[in-house]
Amino acid sequence: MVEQRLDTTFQALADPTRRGMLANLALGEKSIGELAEPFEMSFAGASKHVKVLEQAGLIARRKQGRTHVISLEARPLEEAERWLRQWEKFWSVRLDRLQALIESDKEEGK
Amino acid sequence: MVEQRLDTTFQALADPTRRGMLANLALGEKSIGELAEPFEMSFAGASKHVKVLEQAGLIARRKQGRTHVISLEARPLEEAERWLRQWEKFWSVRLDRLQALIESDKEEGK
DNA sequence: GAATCATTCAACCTCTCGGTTGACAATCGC
DNA sequence: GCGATTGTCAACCGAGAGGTTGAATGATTC
Repeated sequence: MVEQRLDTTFQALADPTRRGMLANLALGEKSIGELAEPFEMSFAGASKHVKVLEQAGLIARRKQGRTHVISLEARPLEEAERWLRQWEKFWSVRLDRLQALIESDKEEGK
Repeated sequence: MVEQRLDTTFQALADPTRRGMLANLALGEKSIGELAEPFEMSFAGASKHVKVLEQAGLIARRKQGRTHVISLEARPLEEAERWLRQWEKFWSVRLDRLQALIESDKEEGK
């Protein structure tokens, strides 16, 4: 269950255009057109990216007249971060070991 | 630069088989065959996944006789986590707002 | 009601992905 | 040296990604 959510979340985050859109949305709500503009991309192209983000639950869409207003929905990111944080202890141990190595080299150098 | 690294890192993490392999490697070094086994997958298939992880810098490979010994190299994960952590304040605000909403509902219920 | 604007949909293209199979290369045990 | 083991490589396959274009839909404006 959670596994599959991670699939779609990480998949959505793997594209720089989509990460850019998220960054843009962090500054406030945007229309599809506004999201497309910085990337010199067709409307339809942007629309597809937005759909991917939507299906990953990373954004919410609200229709306002003829424009769609997109807003950030960061909750799934939290899940991804929790997953990544599992590894924190692992890599911190690694860095400690590296540090120790450096120290012992210094000792030898004396 | 960092952007492209995030691409390959997130891309590598988007596949459950590869996340499984990483989890397995957290328990200790493994050969390609040992990594393939839980997934009932051909050697060649596993070999490809390992290659993806290797190019993302998430693992290291050491040849020992005819077997390749794979070990975890978690550093790029740290970068991804840092990226995700940017959003932390954003979703925590959201949750606060939700909490506030719940509280105000309680008040009304009185 | 016609023209315009914001967006989606459908069709298409090219590339990449995840997987397989079969042939090859290196190493090990005997 | 021979056969088994461990792995890679190349070729292929079907499905999906990321992009385009052109037509269709639904408000908005005049």
